[in-house]
Amino acid sequence: MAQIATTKAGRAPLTREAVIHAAVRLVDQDGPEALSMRRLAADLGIEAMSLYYHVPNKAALIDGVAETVLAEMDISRAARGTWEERVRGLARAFREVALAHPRSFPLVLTRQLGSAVALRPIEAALSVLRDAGFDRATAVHALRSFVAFQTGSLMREFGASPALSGLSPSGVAARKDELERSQFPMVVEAAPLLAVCHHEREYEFGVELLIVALQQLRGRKKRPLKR
Amino acid sequence: MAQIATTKAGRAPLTREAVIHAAVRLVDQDGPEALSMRRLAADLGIEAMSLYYHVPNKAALIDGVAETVLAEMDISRAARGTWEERVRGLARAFREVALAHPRSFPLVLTRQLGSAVALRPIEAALSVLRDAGFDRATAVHALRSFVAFQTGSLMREFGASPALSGLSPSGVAARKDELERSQFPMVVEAAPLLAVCHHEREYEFGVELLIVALQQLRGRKKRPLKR
DNA sequence: ACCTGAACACCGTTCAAGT
DNA sequence: ACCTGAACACCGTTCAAGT
Repeated sequence: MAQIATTKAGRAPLTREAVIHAAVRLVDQDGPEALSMRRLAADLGIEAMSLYYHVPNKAALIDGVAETVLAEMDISRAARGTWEERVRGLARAFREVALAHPRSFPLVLTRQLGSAVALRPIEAALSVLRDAGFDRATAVHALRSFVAFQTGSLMREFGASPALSGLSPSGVAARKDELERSQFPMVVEAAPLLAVCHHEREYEFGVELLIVALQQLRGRKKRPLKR
Repeated sequence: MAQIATTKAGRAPLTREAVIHAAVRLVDQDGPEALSMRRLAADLGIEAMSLYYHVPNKAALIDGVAETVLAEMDISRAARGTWEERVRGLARAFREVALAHPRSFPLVLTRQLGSAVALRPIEAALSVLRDAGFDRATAVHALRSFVAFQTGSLMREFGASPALSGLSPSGVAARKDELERSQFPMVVEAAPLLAVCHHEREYEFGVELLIVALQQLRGRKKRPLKR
């Protein structure tokens, strides 16, 4: 009878996709620092060296994880509505992938992805901005500003967190003693606000800031941003 | 004759500061991936285990590197001028530290720093925004948007580069074959622009966007950002 | 075609011990 | 007070070899 080829061990032979999906599961569960060739191989019931048959090295494996996660982004949310609504839709779609993969998402943010899966959201964003009436160059600059803002925001929220921000409650409110505080009156004044970070609200605040700025840009039509 | 105490090896005993400075030099020269306890010890002419007398573990060492680099930021550039000029001054001061330490700066961007050295630029930024007339909450939100944008921008420029952007010349212009391109007409149209990224200009473009948005916010005085 | 064993050159960290 | 040797439990990767 016709049957899928099996290995001596009695399981279907591995594919690149199966390897990468196992890696996504591993990182989603235990974080990026837990991803090692040896641990991943153990999860798959093979030896570490066998992975090199399916993947050239660890870097390529990580790129595969990042691409698999990013591929889940729901681009369709940028399809309808005013250009402002479409921009918000894209921004939220990006953050929702992050929420679905909080442990893996830092890999999306720190890898330079060149494949089609990375081009898809770029295509969507450029469509929105061009439809809004921005010229090619402005659309690209605006896109890069959005990407930078989103990258920084989601890094703060999900991973390798950026400096100068998201000071945890223990960070400012509790940990600093009074003497040190007196050196930073503004920080002391804002301490209760700095101590908590409502990530979704901060994200949406920033997105609205950028949208307001683009509305201004559009108003001034041909005139460039003042230096 | 009075003399500084020396070790059997004939050098002055190490301090935490000397260890961290050596680490900064190491990372500035060979990048963060080259920083290992064993390599750093070798640079210092001691054994790896001796480092643990001065520093509790590698994470603390890296935090020390990040803080040392960030401490170089020239806050004084936010002291004079209109609030817009002061915001630009701070943004440039931050990027200039990055330019001075291109290999080390990703560590500043990916570590959560809680010490006074991290509070100094926050204090400066809050001063500018409060002087500009923003209330406490708005100042904190605006600061977080700026930090997110700067983090993402400088990650793209100097390190672990974010997805969806900075597609290198080889990334879009050259590497994609024609067939794949036709799936992404906007990307094809903008390919020459996507292929190059003038980091300083992109950074300043984004800073101006955020400033324009804040000017709008100030104009609408008491009215909140529309959702 | 797919997988493995042995080996190489690394890691961070602990701990008891040296001076 | 400051440093070390030996050891433990890991890494990624190569390469010749197995089925």
